[in-house]
Amino acid sequence: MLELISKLEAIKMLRKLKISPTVQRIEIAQTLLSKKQHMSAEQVMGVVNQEKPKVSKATVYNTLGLFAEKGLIRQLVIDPSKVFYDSNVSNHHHFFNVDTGELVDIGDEELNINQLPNLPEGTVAEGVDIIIRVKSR
Amino acid sequence: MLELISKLEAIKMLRKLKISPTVQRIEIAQTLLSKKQHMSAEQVMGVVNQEKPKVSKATVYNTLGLFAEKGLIRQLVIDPSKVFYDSNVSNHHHFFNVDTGELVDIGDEELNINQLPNLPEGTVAEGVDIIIRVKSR
DNA sequence: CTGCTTGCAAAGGCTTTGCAGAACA
DNA sequence: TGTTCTGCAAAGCCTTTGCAAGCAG
Repeated sequence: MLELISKLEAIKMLRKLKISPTVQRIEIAQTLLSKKQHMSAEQVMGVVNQEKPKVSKATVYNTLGLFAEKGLIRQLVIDPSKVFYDSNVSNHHHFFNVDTGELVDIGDEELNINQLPNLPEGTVAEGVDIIIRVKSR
Repeated sequence: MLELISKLEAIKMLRKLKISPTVQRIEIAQTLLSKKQHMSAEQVMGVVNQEKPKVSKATVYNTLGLFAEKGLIRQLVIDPSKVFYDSNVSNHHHFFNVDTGELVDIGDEELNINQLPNLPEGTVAEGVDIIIRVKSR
């Protein structure tokens, strides 16, 4: 069984980002933020409502979108229909196994873009997404 | 007006990858491969059928998928609903301006991952996708 | 000829939205 | 009591598919 963070911890994290902590948001936060992991909206849906219906599909989508927008989680786009939400928002990148669909973190020490290329005129960096696609040997 | 590659050049490129050169595929190849560029399926659709209907939507999608699969072009996934096809298949990465939706190449000399991190056990690298999100200042 | 390709429209998967009721401050 | 959220179902968007007709080799 997964060790969840407490309700109070979840509430604290939400408040810190000025997200009002409703029952549903707390549920989702507890599920997703309990450890560093990547989950799809569908997976969140499944886990949250495992025992009994707690959060509707619309709310799961809207909440994940809200969390990502507020910077509580990070959205990872692997493929048009493979979107994951990463509870680890620190600077890191990913391996994606195209055969298994597995998503694995690349350690910050292992791959770190410390010198960005020259950005296009009149722009500032917002984020660097690196996905290394691998396949099973 | 865009300078297109000739029909014969297009056919040669298709044959090289064992893609049988039908009228529609030649149209799309001429449109997309005439220069290094990024186009969405919708854009390809628009350009190809600018004057008169030449290729159906289904065929545009299927053909782009085929080309990508054969390695004639490269699929770039920016966002769940922002897929582009890149006529430049050489090793390079991209800036994506989240404000303008603009996609710009990063020169190979500017950003080159020459040392991959240690791959997960039992996997081999398939591709490295780097997208640096920027916003207008 | 025989299989591959196309186009149309319908189906699909995932996500967002409109809106009424519920919860919150 | 006014505002914010939720849930449901419907709508939306992009893409794929089924199938009959049309081509390529």
